[in-house]
Amino acid sequence: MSTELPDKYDPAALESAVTSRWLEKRAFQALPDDRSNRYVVMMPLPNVTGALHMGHAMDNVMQDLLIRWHRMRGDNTLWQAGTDHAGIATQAVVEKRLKEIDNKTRHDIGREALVERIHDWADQSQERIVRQQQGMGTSCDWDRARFTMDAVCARAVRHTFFRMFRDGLIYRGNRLVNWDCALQTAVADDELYKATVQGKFYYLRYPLQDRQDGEPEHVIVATTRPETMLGDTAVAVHSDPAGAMTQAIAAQRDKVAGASDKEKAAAEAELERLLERERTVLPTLVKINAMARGGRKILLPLVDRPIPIIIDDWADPTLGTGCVKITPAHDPNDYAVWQRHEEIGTINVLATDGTINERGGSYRGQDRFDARLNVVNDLDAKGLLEKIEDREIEIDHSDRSKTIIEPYLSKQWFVHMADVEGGVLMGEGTAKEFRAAGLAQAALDATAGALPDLPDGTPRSQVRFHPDQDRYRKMYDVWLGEKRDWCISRQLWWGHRIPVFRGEMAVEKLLMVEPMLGPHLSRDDVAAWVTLPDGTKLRPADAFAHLKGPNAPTEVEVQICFLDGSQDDALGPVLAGAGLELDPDVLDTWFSSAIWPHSTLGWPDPETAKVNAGQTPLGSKDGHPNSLDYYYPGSCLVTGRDIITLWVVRMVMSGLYNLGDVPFTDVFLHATILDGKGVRMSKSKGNGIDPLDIIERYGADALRYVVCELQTGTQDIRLPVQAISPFTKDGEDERLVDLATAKEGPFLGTFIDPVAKEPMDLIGQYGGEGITPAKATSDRFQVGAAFCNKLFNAARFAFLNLEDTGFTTLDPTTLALEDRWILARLAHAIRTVDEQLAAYTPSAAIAAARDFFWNELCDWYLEMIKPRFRAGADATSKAQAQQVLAAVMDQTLRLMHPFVPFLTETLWTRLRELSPRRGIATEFSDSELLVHALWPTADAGWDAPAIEAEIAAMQDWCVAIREARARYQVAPKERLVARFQADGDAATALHATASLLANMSGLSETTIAADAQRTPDSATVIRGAAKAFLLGVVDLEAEKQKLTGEAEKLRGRIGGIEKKLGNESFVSKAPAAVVERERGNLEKLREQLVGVEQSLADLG
RNA sequence: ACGCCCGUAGCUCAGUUGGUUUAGAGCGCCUCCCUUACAAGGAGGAUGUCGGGGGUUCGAGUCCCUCCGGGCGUACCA
Repeated sequence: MSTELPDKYDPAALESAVTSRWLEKRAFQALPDDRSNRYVVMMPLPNVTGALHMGHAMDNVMQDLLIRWHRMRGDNTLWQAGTDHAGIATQAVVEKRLKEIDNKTRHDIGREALVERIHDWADQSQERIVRQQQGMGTSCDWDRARFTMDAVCARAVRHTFFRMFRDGLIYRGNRLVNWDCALQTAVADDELYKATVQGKFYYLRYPLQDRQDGEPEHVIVATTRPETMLGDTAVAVHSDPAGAMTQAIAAQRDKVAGASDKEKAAAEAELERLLERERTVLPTLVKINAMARGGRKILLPLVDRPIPIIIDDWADPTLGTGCVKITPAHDPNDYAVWQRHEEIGTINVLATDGTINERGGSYRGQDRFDARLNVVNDLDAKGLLEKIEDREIEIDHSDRSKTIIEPYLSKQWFVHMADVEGGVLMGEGTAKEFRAAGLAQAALDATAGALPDLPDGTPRSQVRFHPDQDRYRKMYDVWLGEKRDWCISRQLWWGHRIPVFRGEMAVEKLLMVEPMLGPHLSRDDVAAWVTLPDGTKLRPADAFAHLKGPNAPTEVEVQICFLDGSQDDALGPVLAGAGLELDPDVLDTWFSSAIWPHSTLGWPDPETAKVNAGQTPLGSKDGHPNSLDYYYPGSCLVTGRDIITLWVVRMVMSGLYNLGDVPFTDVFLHATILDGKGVRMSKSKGNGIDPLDIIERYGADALRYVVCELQTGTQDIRLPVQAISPFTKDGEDERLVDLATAKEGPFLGTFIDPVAKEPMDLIGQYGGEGITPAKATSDRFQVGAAFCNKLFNAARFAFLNLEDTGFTTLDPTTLALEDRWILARLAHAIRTVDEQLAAYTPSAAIAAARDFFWNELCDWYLEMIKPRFRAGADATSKAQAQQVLAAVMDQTLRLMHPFVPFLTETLWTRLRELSPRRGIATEFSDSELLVHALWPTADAGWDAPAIEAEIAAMQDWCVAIREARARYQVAPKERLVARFQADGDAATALHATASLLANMSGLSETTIAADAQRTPDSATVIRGAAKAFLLGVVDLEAEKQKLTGEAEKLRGRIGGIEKKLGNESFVSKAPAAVVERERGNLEKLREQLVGVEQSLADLG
């Protein structure tokens, strides 16, 4: 293949060629070997809901940066690729399409057909995701790509479930969950978002049952969801309304006293309100309290159900009406009340689709919002509606269906997070086995460094966060510290089915089947629980004993889980005969992604892991360990802040549980990408960008360069987005519309083109509404393209001069000044890049690489050596320049590779052809592909501080001379005669660098002497005690003005320091070194001022 | 309501444990230059009461308090 570089930088052509080479050569393949240094990154698996966006690009590039860096450092590097089935999100998307395209629901086509459709969708998404990732240069091992629903992952899911179930950590319970009425499933807290809706606050009158004299006619309660009254099981009042009121008033008085001027009015108003309540509401509450103690009841209207008035301090006398309706099945707080007063019971009045169920009497079948209106109207008709107030309500919505979430009491599966009596055995059966207080506690211990030492006495790994350990660990700890049980069941069809056969069984029947069932239940690979009506959970043996005893109940719940999935089919019919059915629900997606760091490596048994055809086997091979032993635990998880609670926590927990060790030791949290308005970027909002659009426009390297540059630390990043206007006419220039300032259009994700005054659709969803689609871009990426262009051209220049460059051993100290200088600067750059990557600050790393390359290599070194490549130049000098240039290019390409891999890989091929052997004192190692080349190390022999200082001084002169040239408008081509007035070190340095300086600042002739004189037409350039006179350029007045200005500045600075040094406290209290430095500065400035004044005097 | 983060040049961001006089970078802007690698380039230049106020200190963009503005998280909302 021709590796000759084209004239112009063309990222598209070059990148696709490089991608093909990498893939053909399986350049990213990871195989266990003898190396003990490993680097393992588990990609936070993108879900198959749709395409990747800018946030993924950030995540991918950050991982690739670390991966390529470590790979080049010689680590055995694994980057695990794959995708997540994302149960609810994917099913929601496919169901939505089903509805839109075929106008069918999932129930119309059935479970099997729906799952098949989702599989198709997932396949398409995966393909697109892989294309996007490969387009970005993502260097993960494609031969190990996994999917959370594939055979390898599925087996691990089952094993994990089985173990937790067997250990009693997974249980089925009747709990209040977040219910999505549209998708008809429980959803996690993480899948909710708050939205403010305009709602109403209804005050309802509940009549008393058998009202007695002196009692109020009604108990008034308030609610925003009146239809839930159908499920009320009590009304609560505070245990001591008067006391609570008095206390609240006292507290408010304190607040008023301590309030700032601004808060005062509000505080006083609140106090006034409380006092008013004390007069008007409290007496009633006191009465109701007494009635509650007397066991009086309410007759719940519409359903005519007597419900008790109970005493519970959840009812706050200062709020609402002071009394609270209690609906345990539909409100978290009421649920808590029920747990304190179990006798009141629960009544669930909602069906799974959000309509009122049979317990709602005549409202049955009505949607909850219709029922709300009807309930209110009916109450009103009966005179039971006190009043209605308008109120803004912040309410949970499902992120998946965008509908209002209902708190819903239902039977769900949970993972027990809190501590367990006797502890939890972690890493059972491994060499790292230990006992933890509970699952959540184990994960907390992992970040606290509080896990017990390994059996051999070495400390167990600890999880650390970067780049801000304290901040992120706190987020992790706070979330985990609640130890809230994790609801893992979803009423979906897409996902891992919960592998439990269960059912209510008559004890009589259970005992009858015992002879047949018993032997199975005692097997190691079968876990079973029998739950008594009082909630006691017993293992089969204990259960049978108990059920044969005197106090046996008549009915129990039986749950059975097989470790081996094939047993489901084998024994399913038998169990069905006994009345046990496989649970219809599926597991929360996070259950499978939580074990991703070890499921992908073949856990529980890599030797038998069923990978797909053509994939890397996970078992041991050629005497090398299996993938799990070799690659677990991993190194670093790279992700965004919001994932800490979703993933990091669960991965740590399940890694510890299954393997007794953390899945990774480091967590790198990168920034969130925001749009120009500071809003989190997402494709669904229309403020997002598809990485492939950027790649098409600017190239993948440009994308990567900018993304690295954006990652500065913990700071989120604003990336202003522009729409490419679809309304430009042929021949007209492309027009970009800034979306931060553009007016929004009629729908979410549409914007008005300010010139055409037409709406554009940035999310491609409003074709039906006739809105023109538009692509998004960001001109921030131009910077990256410019950088790549510069690198390309610098390499082109180098390559023009590197034909047949050889290698001979060179002593760096004997090289030309500029050669020694660039090597010294290179060593410095390598060290800085390394340090910054280690510190997880890519922007600082890339800035160091860029500064070296652009500001030193291009701006100075390449210019300085040009004369040595011209015809007639000294042959040895030329050869050395070539060898040094080749060596510097070699190291620079390596150093840049993790940032801009495509371009550097391309240039590397050409460099190797032109100069097959490269190095300075010793020859560098070589590698066909740059991906596999060794990372550069800063050679201490290249350091040359004295030379760096000399060149820095030369550059300082050069800039000053250029500035004078610019000021006097000397044409670039005009060479000037310069006389330097200098002695001592300044003169020595000038002598050493004179030819370089002449070359770089356009001097035809330089003389250096202590008594050099200016000519009347000279411009004067002053550096410290030395001066340069540039002959024949000056405008006397301008020169005077410039020198006067300079003198003024100097006097100002001198004055400042004199003042500082004149301050007795500064001199006595500041560190001696600081004072000394100031004195030195003062000395230098005074010297300089004398020089300037002298020059002014010379001008006359 | 509480907790965390942020507010530095027109824009996007650096600024390490307080200490080099006059606070940096990139983009944008102004002047000049198509110099044989690169106009996606080169040379030079301008631009900030570091959100406001107060305090600690010899010294504050950096530490403390307070207010204002923005983001995120958690809770509450009968």
